[in-house]
Amino acid sequence: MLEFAILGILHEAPMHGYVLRKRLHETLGMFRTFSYGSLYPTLRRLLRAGLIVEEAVDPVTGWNRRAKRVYKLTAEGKERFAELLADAGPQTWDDEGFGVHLTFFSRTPADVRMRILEGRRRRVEERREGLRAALARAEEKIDRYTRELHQLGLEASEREVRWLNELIAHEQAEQRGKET
Amino acid sequence: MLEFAILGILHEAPMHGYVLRKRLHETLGMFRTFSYGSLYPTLRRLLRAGLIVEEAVDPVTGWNRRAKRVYKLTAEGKERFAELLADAGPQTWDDEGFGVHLTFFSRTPADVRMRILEGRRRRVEERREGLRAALARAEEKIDRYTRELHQLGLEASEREVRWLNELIAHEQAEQRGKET
DNA sequence: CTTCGATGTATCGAGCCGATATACTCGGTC
DNA sequence: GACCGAGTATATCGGCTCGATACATCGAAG
Repeated sequence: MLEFAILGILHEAPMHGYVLRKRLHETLGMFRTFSYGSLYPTLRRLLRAGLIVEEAVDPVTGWNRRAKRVYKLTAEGKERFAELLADAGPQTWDDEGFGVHLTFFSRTPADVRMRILEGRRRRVEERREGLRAALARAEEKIDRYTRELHQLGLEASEREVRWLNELIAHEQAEQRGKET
Repeated sequence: MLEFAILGILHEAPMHGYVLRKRLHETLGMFRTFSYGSLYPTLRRLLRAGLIVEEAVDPVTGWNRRAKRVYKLTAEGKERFAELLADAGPQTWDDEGFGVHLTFFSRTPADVRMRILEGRRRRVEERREGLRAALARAEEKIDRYTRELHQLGLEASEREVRWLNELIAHEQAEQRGKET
């Protein structure tokens, strides 16, 4: 997840970890936030894997022990990002994963976009059915608060399914447009 | 989170880890699920802390190395649960935490309920404003898909704020009813 | 009589978080 | 010219959680 996001953002330009985190926050902040406690370890993992390199490390001035590093995408990194873009696995169907992947949707191949949207729809439909079942099953027994929350969740699921249907229809129309 | 949920469920009856996980899933499944990979380590932590005890460990039959354990709440465990119930910190405002806490709302003191609902409202309002700002800021620049998702999220936030307002009003009415 | 699904306990590696520590730089202010 | 707060920047630590995996029993269906 974080690896995918880092690789995606670094396509813009090489940057400091700090700036990267800010861009991450600006771009994905509404779906997901990442802390430094995961960012820096992940950057080192990507370095080891050769997906990014350190460029223009500022010399250590005085007795400052921490050099300022600029991270830059490598060819392997771009390749890896393309692979991740083409992946429509289950991690792209949950709330956060879907949000993050959707952020890079304009760079995602049309067929993968479709598989992600359909996977997400299946996921949300399952949740919707689960909530319907829970509401039908209980009626009397369960807590008033829980029932209210289930009701709210059910409406949200129904709306999202409608939203997804529209998006999917739109994608299909676009596909047909290109074919002719 | 898991500690809170375990303690809450174990109020029903002592049970096996396996059964506990099932009850957890039935009760909270719509907001949050927990894997065995977190359940068993957490149970051992609670054992060490004296919040639960092993009761009626089935004898190891044959060359079965794994005994069946029944976990039971202790007085300290009940106390701890009461403490957690009375906590209205930020972890009760996010999606999952709110869902879990709401599950035990009928056992939560009225003033704590109110603080949780208000905290949650503040949280959702912040998200709503963030989404509004994002939609206003961009309009042209940002990705079509992101904009659509922001729009969906904005509507969901608005609905949830309304939902919370109704719940809060209801709680207040109930309070006034009891006072007189 | 075997296989399959449910019951049941458990570990491992890895990702991620929140809190915390450490420094430098630049603008303003007293 | 000393001081301070906010922003820039890197980094670690302990702890929680997940998904995958492994092991083992038991009843029922075939």
